Amino acid sequence: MKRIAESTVRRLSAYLRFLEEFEAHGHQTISSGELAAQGGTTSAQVRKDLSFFGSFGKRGLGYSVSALSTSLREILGLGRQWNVVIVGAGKIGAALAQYNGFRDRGFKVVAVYDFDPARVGRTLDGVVVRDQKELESDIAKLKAHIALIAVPAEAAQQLVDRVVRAGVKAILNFAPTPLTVPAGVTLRSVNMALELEILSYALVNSDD
Amino acid sequence: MKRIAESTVRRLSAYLRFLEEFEAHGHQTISSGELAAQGGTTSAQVRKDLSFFGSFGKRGLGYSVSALSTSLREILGLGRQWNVVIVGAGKIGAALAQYNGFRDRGFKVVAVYDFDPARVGRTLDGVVVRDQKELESDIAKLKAHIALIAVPAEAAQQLVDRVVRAGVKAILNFAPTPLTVPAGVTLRSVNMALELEILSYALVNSDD
DNA sequence: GCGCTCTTGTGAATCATTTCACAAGGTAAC
DNA sequence: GTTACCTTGTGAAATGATTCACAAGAGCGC
Ligand SMILES: NC(=O)c1ccc[n+]([C@@H]2O[C@H](COP(=O)([O-])OP(=O)(O)OC[C@H]3O[C@@H](n4cnc5c(N)ncnc54)[C@H](O)[C@@H]3O)[C@@H](O)[C@H]2O)c1
Ligand SMILES: NC(=O)c1ccc[n+]([C@@H]2O[C@H](COP(=O)([O-])OP(=O)(O)OC[C@H]3O[C@@H](n4cnc5c(N)ncnc54)[C@H](O)[C@@H]3O)[C@@H](O)[C@H]2O)c1
Repeated sequence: MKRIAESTVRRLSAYLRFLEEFEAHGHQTISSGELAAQGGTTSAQVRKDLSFFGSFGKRGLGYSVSALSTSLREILGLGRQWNVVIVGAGKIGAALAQYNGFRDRGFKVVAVYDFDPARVGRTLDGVVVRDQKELESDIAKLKAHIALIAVPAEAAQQLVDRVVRAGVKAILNFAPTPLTVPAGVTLRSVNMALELEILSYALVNSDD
Repeated sequence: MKRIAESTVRRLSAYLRFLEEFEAHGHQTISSGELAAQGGTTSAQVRKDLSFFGSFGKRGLGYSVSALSTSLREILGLGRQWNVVIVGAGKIGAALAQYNGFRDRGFKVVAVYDFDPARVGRTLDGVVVRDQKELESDIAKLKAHIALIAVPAEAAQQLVDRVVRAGVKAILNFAPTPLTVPAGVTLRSVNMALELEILSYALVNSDD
């Protein structure tokens, strides 16, 4: 299949969220226009996005909310549980470990790691913080699919290398530093300081 | 001036980070190629990005590390201190309040708000959690420029409306819900569950 | 079955971003 | 000053994403 743009995947994810809301409100069908209004996009964009994956609607009527939800979950790979490990049990790692928003969408935090003896052994929302020495053996045992990197920037690459060697194929990095992964592994980064800098740019250029 | 693409601003921000590292290593000049290698882009992209704002290099030689840093800081509006308020002193709000990565880059957390009496009055890294009732009066008093929204999704829009009414022109939202702001206000969102869903999509489509 | 209305699915057109390619300008050695 | 060598800055080309516009279906009432 043709490569799909990341912007399209983002929007599919957003559509799914709205569909779930619509379903909760008891609606049966929805048009591309209604879906678009919610997500701040256009009906043509919605239809184009979906058309990459097939044809899900009925002309004249729209989309079945439940059928389209199911299809989107399938496309996005959300019909299953993904096991997530968090590396770094500091401020952000702990917040992530206790975040319900992940579990609710099929991402289960199966382990949290740190190397600080003061943190190892503590429990975060039912998950015990383990020693990072056990990272490699655990990842195989726990069948972890995704790793969240929440350690200081200096340690990030080395821990990425370790989780990759242990077989993890998808990584979400929170350290503000560029990282490299081998082909076949997907790496995404959330860089909050960068987000603030974009806001800073917007503030000083709001006059044009 | 012509509108600049967000992707360009992101990269400028990344260039600045590398320049600072280069400066720390004692380098005086840098070429577009060296700058590109660090950021995973191309030399042509670097030069094009910079060309939107002027001409900063010397042909045959490259860019002065310190002069380009200064120019980029100017362009991005980082030559000054931005005052930040955090709304919501829960898990993620507290992590953000204690995050040094902001202060280091000129973003100063001047206040944190919550409505839970159990949290109001506590101190997070030197900043006292205040009652959200004082939001409007404080924002003017503290000259807050940027607000971080770290409350549950249901409360997010209402708090965005309040900080906007109080004069904030830039917002970074962490609640996983779409929000609207009036023209003239910049809103960005960090949606971690969405990032995981993009990873999920990558995992199930890694074979093409 | 027919006509009316509605909405999809999709090529084509437009708009945006990235990459190419090279003239112009600068350094440095001799 | 001249030559050899680099690297920038930038139009033009290529690629990528979004928007347009409309034919093709599908439901519904009569
Ligand atoms: N706190 C935030 O709100 C925030 C926001 C954005 C980004 N970040 C980034 O997230 C990362 C963590 O930030 P934080 O604020 O949670 O810091 P923190 O100091 O609270 O936590 C870091 C944790 O990583 C652990 N650690 C360090 N090296 C390790 C190793 N080699 N193996 C295992 N564990 C190790 C430390 O023991 C500590 O518990 C940093 O890169 C930071 O820049 C933090
Ligand atoms: N914890 C995470 O790692 C994480 C990650 C991504 C996104 N988020 C999002 O960030 C938001 C906060 O998450 P959290 O995990 O910190 O939750 P939390 O429950 O720990 O914190 C929410 C805080 O907001 C406060 N609050 C609620 N309504 C308020 C109001 N009207 N005025 C002022 N304060 C109010 C609560 O008292 C609480 O202290 C949520 O929208 C969540 O989806 C959290």
